[in-house]
Amino acid sequence: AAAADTSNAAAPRPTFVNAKQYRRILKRREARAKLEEYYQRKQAQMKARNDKKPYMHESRHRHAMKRPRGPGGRFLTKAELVDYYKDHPDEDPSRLQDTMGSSPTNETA
Amino acid sequence: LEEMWTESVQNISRINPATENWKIQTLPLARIKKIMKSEEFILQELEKEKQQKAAEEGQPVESEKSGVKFMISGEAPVLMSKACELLIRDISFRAWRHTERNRRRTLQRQDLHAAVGESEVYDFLIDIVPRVSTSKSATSD
Amino acid sequence: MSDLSPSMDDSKPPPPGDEYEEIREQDRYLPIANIARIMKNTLPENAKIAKDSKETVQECVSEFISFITSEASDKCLQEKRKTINGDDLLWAMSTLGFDKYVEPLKLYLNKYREAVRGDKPEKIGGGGGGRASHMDGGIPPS
DNA sequence: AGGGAGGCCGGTGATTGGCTAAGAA
DNA sequence: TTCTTAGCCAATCACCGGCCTCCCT
Repeated sequence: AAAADTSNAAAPRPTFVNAKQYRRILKRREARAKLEEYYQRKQAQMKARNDKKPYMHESRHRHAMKRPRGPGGRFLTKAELVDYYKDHPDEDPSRLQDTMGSSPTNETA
Repeated sequence: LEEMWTESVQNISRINPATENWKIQTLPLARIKKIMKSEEFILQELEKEKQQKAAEEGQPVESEKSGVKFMISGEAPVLMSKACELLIRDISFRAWRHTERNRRRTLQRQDLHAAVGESEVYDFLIDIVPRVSTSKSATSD
Repeated sequence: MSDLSPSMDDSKPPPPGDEYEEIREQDRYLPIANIARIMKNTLPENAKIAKDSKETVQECVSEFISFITSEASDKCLQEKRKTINGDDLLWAMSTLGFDKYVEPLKLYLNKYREAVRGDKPEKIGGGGGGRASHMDGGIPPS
């Protein structure tokens, strides 16, 4: 007795669902359709949902691309980074700027 | 499967309200609240459209409240967060049984489809996760 | 330094004059890392999870939230209340057939309420320290 | 008087890609 | 067997939670 029809025109055979959820499922369908319409209006075209960006944030993408990686493609561990910066001192963020009268004091041991 | 649920209940039972750290391992409450509020946004858009349609047909624009804003109590996202966790655990576990049945080690989309299809509790996902094949039976709950 | 920005970022949404309500794409779903973590903790140690499985669960969770909230908000509207509380959500879940969820969550809710009650600085008699007022970014009145 | 919206702020964990073993097919 | 793909690593920064005040009931 727990069955109700939610089929739209596309379904040749009716689909039966939980009777407790039937009405709410229909309401949610309406709501989602409305939301999608809203998104299309907001994003102009949205290229029919096909322009899936591989990432969400440009800055985080650049960050990931810039980070030093080991031979296995992994991000370097802290220890590995120490060695890496020995060979690439220009990329060391800790000595990013010494334009002014930088005193070449030995850093914290 | 039942073990998973009893384990979840036991984990909740073990909580001591005084000492429990309520911020650990919870989904971001702010994000949950945003999703809940987006429901309200839909409601407003729907009603706006309804009023427009009524106005175009020359109907007397009987004034329902324009601002149908509802509010979300502070405890609601917390409760919802736990509910989501239970949902994820239940669906994942059900799906994993299908993964094992097919002798795989990677849980993939079709397993979720099968899991959702096996219980009518998840009928509400019918548009998100298309119904598995053409079959009716199997309500194993 | 000539590299500057590699490309002009056209992802700035310039409002054409129309009022823009904001619901961003990323706000529709919970963070995928959190979803994946919960799945991982549920499954056996050696289990792997396909990427689109995570994304699917992510969508399911968002639909779940909206599904429950929709039912609860209808009830509140009907009863002419403006605030959805925990009991409304539990009622909605029960109505929609999530019977297995209700009892554990009732327990959870009660524990949470107890914790909040206990955490709050009790209002003991007397007291009365004025709180310093501090406006945000605004400039204090001259 | 209670409690939620909304805004600001500071701390922080989600986001993120190259390589390769794991495993789907 | 061949070929697809998920886990692995951790630093930045968008976002979350915890405050505040204001407002409605």
